[in-house]
Amino acid sequence: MKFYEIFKQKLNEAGYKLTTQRRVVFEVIGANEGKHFSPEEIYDIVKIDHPEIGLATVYRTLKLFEKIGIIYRLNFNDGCSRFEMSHLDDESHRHHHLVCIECGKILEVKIDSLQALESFVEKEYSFDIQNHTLKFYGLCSDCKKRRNKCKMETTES
Amino acid sequence: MKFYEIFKQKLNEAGYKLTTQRRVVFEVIGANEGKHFSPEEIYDIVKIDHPEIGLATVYRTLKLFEKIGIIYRLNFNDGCSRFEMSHLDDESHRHHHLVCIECGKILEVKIDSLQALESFVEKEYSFDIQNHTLKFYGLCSDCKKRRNKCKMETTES
DNA sequence: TCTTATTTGATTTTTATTATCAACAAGAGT
DNA sequence: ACTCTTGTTGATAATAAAAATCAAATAAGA
Ligand SMILES: [Zn+2]
Ligand SMILES: [Zn+2]
Ligand SMILES: [Zn+2]
Ligand SMILES: [Zn+2]
Repeated sequence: MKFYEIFKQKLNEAGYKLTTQRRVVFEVIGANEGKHFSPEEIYDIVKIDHPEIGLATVYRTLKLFEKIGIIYRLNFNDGCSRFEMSHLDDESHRHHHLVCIECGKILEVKIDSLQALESFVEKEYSFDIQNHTLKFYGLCSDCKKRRNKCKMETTES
Repeated sequence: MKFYEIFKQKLNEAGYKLTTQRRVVFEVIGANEGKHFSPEEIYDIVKIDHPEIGLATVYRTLKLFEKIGIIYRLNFNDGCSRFEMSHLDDESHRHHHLVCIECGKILEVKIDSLQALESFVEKEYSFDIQNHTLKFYGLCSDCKKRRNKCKMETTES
């Protein structure tokens, strides 16, 4: 897997050692594309094969990975940070998130067409944009259906 | 001021009483348009004229205001929530934020042209969008200048 | 292998936020 | 204006995510 080589290189470039703990955390995040795990959730998975690894190490490792650009820290206002792999080989495919305000489900939007807006902002505010986050809040298709069903049940009589 | 009337109405509609504490917190946020205060910062300002008001009340009030749509909760990954008034009379003027990754300064972007993108997402993902947040991370003009100056000083010899 | 600076696990500490609960006060009705 | 009722508050304790501490362990270069 190419990701792993890039990971090792990034660690090395930044002057950090490749430890078992760091490899394991990397693998857990890498094997769960599309998920948005909290430190505790990552810890629970790590523990299965490596019960000797401590929670503090997971927190430390996530912070380090974020610093050297291996993962992104996400915030969905649920009381903890959540993480996902950054696309190590192709930064241009950054995706965004749909957050359902009813069931909390998080969907990923695989487009990123903010070029025009970014250009405008860079000129207008003299601000050098290096990254962005975009979240849409609303109702997922399931919750939309459920709401309609409830509405029908109340009106039918 | 019209905002205050809308505030009272929203409280009433949701079945909450208008207390001195709620009025004072509302006034502090309303008098600081463009700022993004943390609960502690709001508490410090509230204390000046109303030392009897407690921190727990400030937290409770902010949570309540968020629930009934009077304020927005913002997250800049600095360890606490930050708040700003929602535009009570005109929701269409939602703004976004430029976060400087060097000095931490936060600028506001007074445009919101995501209509095309929103329409696409709504259709493609069958997701009913009700709100969104957009943040740009990068270098503000000051930090850009400072970096260039440093670069010049190192190269001149 | 040896050396050394880095990293780790266990634990404690910090700090933002929430829960608790008796005292209090807003607002409706009289 | 006077109750009465129920929502609200202040002080404090409790909770929980994240960071700090530090002796012991270990990766990686010589
Ligand atoms: Zn949903
Ligand atoms: Zn994602
Ligand atoms: Zn700056
Ligand atoms: Zn703002």
